[in-house]
Amino acid sequence: MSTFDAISEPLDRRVGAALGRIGMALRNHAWRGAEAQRLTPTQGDILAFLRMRSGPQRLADVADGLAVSRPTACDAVATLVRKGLIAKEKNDKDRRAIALRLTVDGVWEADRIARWPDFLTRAVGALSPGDQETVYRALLTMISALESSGDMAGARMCATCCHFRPDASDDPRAPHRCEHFASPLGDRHLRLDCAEYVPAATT
Amino acid sequence: MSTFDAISEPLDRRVGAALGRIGMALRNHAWRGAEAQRLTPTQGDILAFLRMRSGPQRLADVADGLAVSRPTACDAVATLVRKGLIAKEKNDKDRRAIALRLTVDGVWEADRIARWPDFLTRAVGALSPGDQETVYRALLTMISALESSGDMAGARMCATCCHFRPDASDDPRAPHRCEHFASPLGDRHLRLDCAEYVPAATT
DNA sequence: GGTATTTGATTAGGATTCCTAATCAAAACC
DNA sequence: GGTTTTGATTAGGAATCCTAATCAAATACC
Repeated sequence: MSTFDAISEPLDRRVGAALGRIGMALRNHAWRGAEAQRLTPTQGDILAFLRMRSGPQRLADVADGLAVSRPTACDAVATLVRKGLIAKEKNDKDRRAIALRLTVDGVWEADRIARWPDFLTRAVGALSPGDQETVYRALLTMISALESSGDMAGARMCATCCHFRPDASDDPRAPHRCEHFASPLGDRHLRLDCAEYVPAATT
Repeated sequence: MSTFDAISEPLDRRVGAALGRIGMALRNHAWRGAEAQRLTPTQGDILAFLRMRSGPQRLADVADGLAVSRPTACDAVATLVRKGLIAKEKNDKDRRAIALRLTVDGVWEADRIARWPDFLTRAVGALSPGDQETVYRALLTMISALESSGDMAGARMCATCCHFRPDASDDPRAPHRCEHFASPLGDRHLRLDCAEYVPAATT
């Protein structure tokens, strides 16, 4: 027992503060790179989002995925269309809706900026592999909690996917199982945003 | 060994993505609360920053602490002055500089918004105490790495404080020591932004 | 001392981000 | 058919963010 147990802020609060600090660095870094990248943070996020999803997306999907309002997404999309990185198609079953798709240039740009936040990857590299795994699992747990509390939307995680079978494998290093890939998987393989995601029935 | 070891993105990258996702939720949450709080995210950050530091701060300190440009800090500060939450005093030794200080109302507001991001604290609460400690230590390590790589500034962490003596205590639960508080402390007590911070000589 | 450079803060200018509220058209409902 | 809901956009405005230029005070230099 140390003096600090009495005078410290609660640990959960300090973890939150540390996360906030890293978020600040991320947002700022994105702005600093905006000129070099010719893409502002939100625009980059949209490209990354479309790159991750396989098929064309509606505007509402993008807005929800980035957790911004529809109008905000709308004009960032308009800018990207003007830059020729996104195409707006109108061929859904619903003629009100639009279908957003990356152009060839857009795919190229999305892949380029995916390599951009290496500064953070390097910082993560300062952790031991074991810590990385613990942190990863913890972050997924937190994201899951944020999703159930309604503070985050659009994650396509194993935890809520119909293909996922927790603890269905004998391999101690990969105790779960994904039916889609027909393979065992471990905590370190759990996905945050899987292209093959299909939501499980929410009984 | 699972199929996923071959097809997964590297773990460090995915940790980065997960952190980005949480940062996104944080920024967004701050905007959502802006109307109710009467404070935009940057304004709230400035109040929190001034609350944390003991004495009056210059504009450049604020800008660096928030990792934004001087002009950005300048007009957010101007807005806060207009709202009566900050006072601009001019009594430094340097008459070019300003001394920013919270007003009584500002202190009250700062304390109020400090309780605001409870949604994140709750998500952290979904982790076991042991995981919280591991995550906390890992985040501090990452922030330290970001600081040495020049991607973040202004942290006042134990690691670089002249009062800090790593592994100088016999208590296994609190193996380090802080000379300022004359007390042993453990990893879970390490501070991200300590009011008593004094940078160690950087020999 | 007197000029020249540096430094702290601000202003100027402009693009982007972000919100809510109001619109408009297509779809769905009754 | 008529009403309501829904997807996207427009309108309007405040805040965030940048770089470049400006101004005044402090410092450096001769």
